[in-house]
Order: sequence, then structure tokens, then C-alpha cells
Amino acid sequence: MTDKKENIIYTALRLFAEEGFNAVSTSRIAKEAKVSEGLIFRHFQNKKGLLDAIVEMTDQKVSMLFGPFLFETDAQKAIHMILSLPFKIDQKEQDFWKLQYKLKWQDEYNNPHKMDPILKKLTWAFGELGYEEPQYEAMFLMKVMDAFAIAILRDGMEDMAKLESFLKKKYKI
Amino acid sequence: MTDKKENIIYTALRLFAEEGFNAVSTSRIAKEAKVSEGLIFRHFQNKKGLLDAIVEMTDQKVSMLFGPFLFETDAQKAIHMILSLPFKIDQKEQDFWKLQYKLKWQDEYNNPHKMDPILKKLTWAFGELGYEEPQYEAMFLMKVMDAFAIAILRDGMEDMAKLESFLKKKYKI
DNA sequence: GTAGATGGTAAGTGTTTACTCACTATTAGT
DNA sequence: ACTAATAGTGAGTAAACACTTACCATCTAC
Repeated sequence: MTDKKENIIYTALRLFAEEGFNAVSTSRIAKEAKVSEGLIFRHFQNKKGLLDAIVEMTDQKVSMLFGPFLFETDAQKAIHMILSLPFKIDQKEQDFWKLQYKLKWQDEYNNPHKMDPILKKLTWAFGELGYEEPQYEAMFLMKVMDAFAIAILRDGMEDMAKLESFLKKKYKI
Repeated sequence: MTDKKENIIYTALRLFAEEGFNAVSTSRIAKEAKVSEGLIFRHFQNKKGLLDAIVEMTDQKVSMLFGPFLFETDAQKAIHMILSLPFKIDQKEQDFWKLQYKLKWQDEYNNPHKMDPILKKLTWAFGELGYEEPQYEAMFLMKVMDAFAIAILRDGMEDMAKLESFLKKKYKI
């Protein structure tokens, strides 16, 4: 991967995350990435191809983030890991997550089954801990985590520390 | 309000909700609404003016939806009302809510304080019921409700009935 | 009944858009 | 050193874009 190709990707990621895919033109990406516009099409064929390349990177980030959770054998610790995730969003990776949540509104990029392995693992964890309806507890917690991640991405981390400890108390962790 | 003006608004609402503001052209709105493109600009000055008109309608829908809740004097009933809301989204009004959630990602249309009165009322309700940290319970429930509304709008109502009763059990309602 | 406002249209406008093309520069393998 | 692929550019292009203008139709009020 050349420097210029990387420049294109990260500039596009930033702009897509902030303003949306359709609001950002290829000429603007080229200008801000300091490359010729033609280079975008050399590397990615078309504008959607550029988005696809970014989405692929994002999917890898998701896998890396949830990987350790899937291998955790202690149910308590597993739930704790999931609870902590939204509060550990790295500043440098905010754009990845913003784009990810924005794209969920576009049918083409919304795969409702992508998170099934995490859901399954969470269901197991709640079962282990003797919860009455582990499947629904898992679904519920997943949605809660989504909501918190979105809130943090949109409104920042202020006041979130207290909410995190409140959350953990709620789950007795 | 003439028929054609109404046509423009509801066609634009549908398209904006489905595909996003920037992905939909004024010429397409005109074609699908069966009016001349010029009429859009006669009535709304520019494309953003059309969006603003739609957003204003949406805000009114939000007020109407939460109005009764703000006047509820029984804490238990108040929480029950909030819990039920996402599961009562009318098919005909889905586009309004879709657009509302999509626009939250655009800074200009995201007012984090818009829901403060509802948050305050919920805090009161949890306080009445003897919850230990009513303020955080309220914040938590608001985010949960957002997450459920988003899930329903995106993936439909299937399997949601059981989740609703699970939710109500969780809050002992 | 006519004047002024409002509703509505068709055919424009300049600009921006995603994308192409002909070309040069640089690298990597033999 | 030569070759072939890859990286990169700058000046195009046709189509689509948001918006304007000149014009006609219909309604409302006195």
C-alpha cells in the first residue's frame, strides 16, 4: 500500500464519516488527500469501490475488537468486556465507528446477522450466570451497547464515566 | 396546503428517509411527486428548505407523541408509556422516524437537549418508584428506547413482541 | 369584472459530478 | 540495461445537479 493510496483511504474515511458518502465528492477527497483525482479511480475503480475498501477495513476492526470476547471462558468476564467496549472507543478510530453506524441505515451495508456470533456467546454467558431468559438478556444488552456507542460517538464522552459505573452496577459486575 | 405541495412533501419524506438527503435529487422528487421541478422551489425556496419543512412536521409528531406522557401523574404508568412507544410505531409514520434518526447524525439537525423534558419527567418517575439513581435510570431507559426504535425501523417488528414483554418484566410493569 | 396574488409549468442556466484518457514517472524482476 | 507492470497526473467529457426565468392558469377580494 503506497502513501498516496493510504492518504486517499483515510481522507475519504474522515469525510464519509463526518458528512456522508453522497455529500463528499471525489474531487474534494483528491484535494484534501493531496493527490490527483484520477488516482482514486486507478486504485478503486469508482467511488463506491473506495467505500467498499473502507468498509472492508472497518469489518476487520470489528473482528479484532470482538475476537478476545469470543474466546473468553469466564461468563462474568465476558459480559464485563462487552459492557466496557463502548467506553473504550479510541479517539483515532472514531471515524470507523461513525461510518459503521451511518451505513447501517443503508440496506446494502446493513447485515443484521453479522453480530450473531456475539449474540450467541452473550446468550451463553447469561445462561451460565443463571439469568432466566438469557437469549433476551443478550439481545437487550446488545441494543444497549449500540445505543451507548452511538451516544458517545455523537455527543462525546462527557458524563459517560458515571453512566459506565451505573451500568456495571446494574449487571452486578 | 394544496395537493401538489403535499405530494412534494410526502414524496421527499419517503425518499429522504429511504436514501438520504444528498442521494435524492430535486428532479427525482418532482418526477415521483408528479409535479414540475420548479414547483419545489416555488414552495420551498431551495432543497434544504424542503427538508426544513419536513423536519418541522417531524418535530410536531414528536411533540404529539410525548405530550400525554408529560402529563401523566402516575409514575408507573408514565414508565409504561415510554416502554411501549417503540413498539407502537405506526407503519404510516415509519418514514418520519427513519428520517429523524438519520438526521441525528448531521450536527445541524442533532439537538441533544430536545429530549430534556422527557428525561426530567422520567427521572421524576423513577424517583417516585424508589429507584436509587433515578437520573441514570432515566438516561439509561432513554437510550434503550432509542436502540429499540432504531432496531424496529431497520429490521422490522418480527420477534419484537416477545422482547417487549421481556422489557416490561425487567421494569416490573 | 377586473386586479393582484398564488399555483403551476417548460425550457432554460452555470456549475459540479463521477469518471476517462493520453500521457509520464517510478519501481521490480531478469 | 531493458522490460513490463504499477503509480501518478492533468486536462478532458457527458450527464446530472440545484436553481432561475418567462410565462400561463386559477383563485380571491373588492
